[in-house]
Amino acid sequence: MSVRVRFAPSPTGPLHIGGVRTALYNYLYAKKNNGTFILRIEDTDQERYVKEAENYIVNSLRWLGIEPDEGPGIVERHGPYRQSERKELYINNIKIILSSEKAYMAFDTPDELQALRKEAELRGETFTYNWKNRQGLRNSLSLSKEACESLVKNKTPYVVRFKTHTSGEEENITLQDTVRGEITVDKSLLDDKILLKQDGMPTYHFANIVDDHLMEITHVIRGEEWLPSMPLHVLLYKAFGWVAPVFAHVPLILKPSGKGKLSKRDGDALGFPVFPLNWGKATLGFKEAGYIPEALINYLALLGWSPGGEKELFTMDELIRSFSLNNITKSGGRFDPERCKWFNQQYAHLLPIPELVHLLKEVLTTKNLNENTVSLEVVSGLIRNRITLLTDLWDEASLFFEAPKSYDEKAVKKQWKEETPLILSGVVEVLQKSERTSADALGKEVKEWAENKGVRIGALMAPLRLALVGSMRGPDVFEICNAIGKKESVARINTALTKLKR
RNA sequence: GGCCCGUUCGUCUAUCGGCUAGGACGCCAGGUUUUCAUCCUGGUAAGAGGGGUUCGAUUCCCCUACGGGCUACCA
Repeated sequence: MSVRVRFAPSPTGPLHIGGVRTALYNYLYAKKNNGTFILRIEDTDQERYVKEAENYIVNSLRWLGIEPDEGPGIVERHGPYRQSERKELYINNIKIILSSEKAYMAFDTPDELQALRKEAELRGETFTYNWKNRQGLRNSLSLSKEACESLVKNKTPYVVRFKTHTSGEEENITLQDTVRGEITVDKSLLDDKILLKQDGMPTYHFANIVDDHLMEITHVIRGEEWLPSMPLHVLLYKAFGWVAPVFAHVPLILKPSGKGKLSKRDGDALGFPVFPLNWGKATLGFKEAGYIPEALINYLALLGWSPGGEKELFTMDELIRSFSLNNITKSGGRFDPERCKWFNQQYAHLLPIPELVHLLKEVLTTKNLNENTVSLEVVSGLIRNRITLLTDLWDEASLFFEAPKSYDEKAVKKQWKEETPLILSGVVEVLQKSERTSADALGKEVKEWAENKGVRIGALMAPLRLALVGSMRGPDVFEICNAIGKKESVARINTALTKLKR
């Protein structure tokens, strides 16, 4: 049987980084096994539904290179892929499970249940709707058949609940999880979960198992937050006589520091993104923050999974090749923005020059600086190893396109000496006469001149950089001279000479 | 509170009974770059605690502590 996995987010907002990783693991597992990766939209909650969320999810996955093989508007072999469009399927199956008496109708109102919960709480207990008390509540088990029928006829709202446990049955059930091994749970402690809500929509649990079955899902790879509902799901499969898929619960992504799982607030507070793409104006995405999708994927893959060995950098293909459910970590991992950035830096340094040229062109357009004679290829080559985030591009490249607007005061104080103007004037002369077209040759020429004149090279380099860049940073000075051209170099030095008179 | 899951350097992780506990991020030091960054070299730093089992436990079992998740007509 071929592997079929699914990523099933709820469109309630932007896709969280934890969701991204779950999607990634599903994708990797599918590709590794020549299987199918399915996107299913779990929109059964009308209250929390957010219209733009589905699009956001699709766009995010596309940006990251996690393309579904099946999904809404993609390939719809087992469609529809939105749960809101599958109502009929759920109703049919509700009828089946109701007639098999493994589920029942319950007429208790939310208010009534709320009151019972409060009451229990006062006694220091927890109210659980289950085998112990369902005979005393208002449902098709406790009420007579006639009473039930008349309630239904009168359009009394009801929910359908699952008969999780019945006295006399074996209490312990053991579950198999690929990540965690065997888990034993006392099912008499569980509650009779609602399968169908008053509004006629299924709950997550019910829709989930019906869809996974109908879509022939073989492996359920999902977040650890679902581990507690695994017994319910397994019991539901059993109630229908369906074969349950293999389960793998992956650990959660935790805050960089402090308690709990990673949230949007952590990103805001510490200044890093938590979502792939911008969400509205207020929420920064990894893309817009200058991250490279392959880098994010690489980082995320290794947060909660490890192929062993000492390799850190993996392409998607390499991840696919080495992926296995068996070496997913058991414990939750903290999101480490520094490490994430490091991955991005590694990928940035590997960017092909034409791609950098392209990015550079885009920035130049926004700055209205398209008209210039500087070679973008040369600039790209010079700044590539200086970039961590793509947003650093302009910080590194601007000096090639814009003359310094100001000069680093501290550096001027330290480097701009009395003899500096004389030295730089000499350099200007050398530059003007020079026929050299390589940075190396130019550098050699200037240095030779300095030596002949008895000028210390140390007294030359720093002021020259200051004059050209405005601060003590950036690529090799002669590379800069060469890239911006003779004319511009001379102009910048002369500007500095007039502005920095002392 | 109840139920479930987890616990190796500050962080992400390797180890599947033999360990001088390996790698990566970070941090520190040195080198290259007459700048800054990159890069290179080195250093720092760990199996929660207590009981077992065993010739030997980071590895297996139990208890405790701590962390996480769930406990909705949300997913």
